Amino acid sequence: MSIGLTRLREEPDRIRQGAIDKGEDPAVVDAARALEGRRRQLLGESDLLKAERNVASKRVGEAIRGGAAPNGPEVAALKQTSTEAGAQIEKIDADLAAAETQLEEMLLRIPNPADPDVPVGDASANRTVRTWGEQLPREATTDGQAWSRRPHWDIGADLKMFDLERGAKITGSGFPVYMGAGSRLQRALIDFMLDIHTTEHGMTEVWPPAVVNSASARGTGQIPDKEDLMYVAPRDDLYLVPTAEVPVTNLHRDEIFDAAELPIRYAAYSPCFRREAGAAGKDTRGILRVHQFDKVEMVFFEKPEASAEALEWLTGRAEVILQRLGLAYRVLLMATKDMGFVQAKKYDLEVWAPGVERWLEVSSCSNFRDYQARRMAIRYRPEPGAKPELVHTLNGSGLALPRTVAAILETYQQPDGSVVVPEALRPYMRMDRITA
RNA sequence: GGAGAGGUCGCCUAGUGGCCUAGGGCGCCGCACUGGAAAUGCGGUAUAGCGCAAGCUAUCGAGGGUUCAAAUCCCUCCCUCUCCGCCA
Repeated sequence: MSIGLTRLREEPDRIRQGAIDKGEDPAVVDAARALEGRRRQLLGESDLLKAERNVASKRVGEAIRGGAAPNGPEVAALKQTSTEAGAQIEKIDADLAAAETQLEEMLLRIPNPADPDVPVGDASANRTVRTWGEQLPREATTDGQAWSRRPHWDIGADLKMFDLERGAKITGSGFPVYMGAGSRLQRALIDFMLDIHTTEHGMTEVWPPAVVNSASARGTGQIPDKEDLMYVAPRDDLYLVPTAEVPVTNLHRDEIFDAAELPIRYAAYSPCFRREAGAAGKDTRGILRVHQFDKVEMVFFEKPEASAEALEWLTGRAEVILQRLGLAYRVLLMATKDMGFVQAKKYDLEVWAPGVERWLEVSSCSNFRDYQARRMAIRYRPEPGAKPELVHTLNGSGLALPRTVAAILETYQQPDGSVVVPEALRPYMRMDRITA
C-alpha cells in the first residue's frame, strides 16, 4: 500500500496536496524524496562494486583454467581484489538497506491522494449524491391505529431470531447467536446476494479462507497499521479476516494478467472478525456493532482507465441489493478527511432503520487505484509483449448482514409484532412472514 | 504428526562449484517461404532497480551460511506430490 516512486518524483506537489487534503503531514513527502535520492546513490555505488567483484571472480576461474597455479600469486591478487570489493559492498549494502527501510516507512505514511472530484474537508463535507425509497417514520398509523416501530433488538428477541446474552456466555459480548428464523435469514441473505451478483452481475463467486497468513495481512495493509483491530492466532502466524477483501485481493498477489483477462470481478461471502478496540460504548445494543458478522464483498481488478467507471458500477450493484429488499437508503460521497488513508474515492451506502431512526452504514465502496496493487504487485500487460503495469483494485460490501437485518426487521415489522419477509427473500426464506 | 520425493525463465525439462551473462523443447510474437494456410527456416520472447545510452546489478520456493566465485555445497523455514497415522 503505497505511493509509487516514479509518481513521487514526477508530481510531488500533487502528492503533498493530497496529504494535506486528507489531514496528514505533508513533510513525509519531502522526507521520502530525500531518502529516495540517497537510496539511488548508494545503489549505484553498490552495483558498480558488484560488477568489479564479478569480473575479478570470473578472472580467477579463467586464470586457473589457463594454467595458473590455484594458490599462486596471480590468483591470490585477483582473489584479494574480489575480497576487498566484497568488504566495501557489505558496508554500502548495510547503509542501503537502512535507507530502503526508512524510505518504505515514509512511503507508508503518504496517503493515496483523493480523486479530483472528491470534496475536500471533514465529514461535514460529505455529499449525499442520491437517496432511494421511502424514509419511514417511527410513529406509524395502520388501519387507524397508531403504533411505534420498535428497534431491531426488541423484534429479534421477541421473534427469537438472535440471542445476544447467550452469545456473550459462550464467546463474549459482540458475538451474536442467530437462531430459528434469524439463522435462516442469514443463510437467505447470503444466498440471495451471491445469486444476484453472480447470475445478474456476472461476478465470479469466491468462498475464501476466513484466516490468512501474515504476508496476506501485510498485502492489504492490515498489518502493521491495523493489527489492533484483528484477532490473531500467533501460534500459527494466522489472522482472522476482518473482511473478505483481505483473502480475495491477495488471490492475485504477485501476478501479471493479460489485458484480455481484465476486468476480474469477484463476489465473496465470508465471516468477518473485528476486535474494534477502543470502540466500546458505541452502538452496544443490538447487532449494529459486533465482533463477528457476515458479509458479501465485491472485489474488482480493473484496467486503470476503467476504474473510475467501475466504482460507479460497483456502487450501483450494492444498491441493487437494497432496492430488491425494498430498503430506503442514501449514497454518500465521502470527503477527503473522512474517506480513509488508502482510498482514492469512496461511497458509503446507508440504509434507513426506522426503529432506531438512524441511517446505518451497510456498504463502503472504494477505488484504490494502483495504491493497493503496488504493495501486492498485481499487474497486467496492456499489450502482448508490453511492460507490465499495475492494475487498479476496487472493493465494496454487497452487503454487510447485521445492519441489513436490522433495517429489514425495522422496516417490515407489523403492528402485531410479526415481520413480513421482503418479496425478493421469500424464495430463500420459504416463508412470507416471521412470527413468534 | 511420521517417512520419502520434489520446487529452475508462461508450461515441460537440462543443469552436482567457475565457458550458466541458466541450455533444449512446447507455447507465443515477428520475418521468410505460400494464392492463403500447414509444415519448415531465421530471429525474438522473465521481473525489478539504476543509467541519456552502451550497459550494469539483483532474482533458479524463502531466508541465512561456506567460498575469490553458488541453481549447484551446508543450515533453517515454506509449499507440492506419494505412502502411513489421525480426523469433520
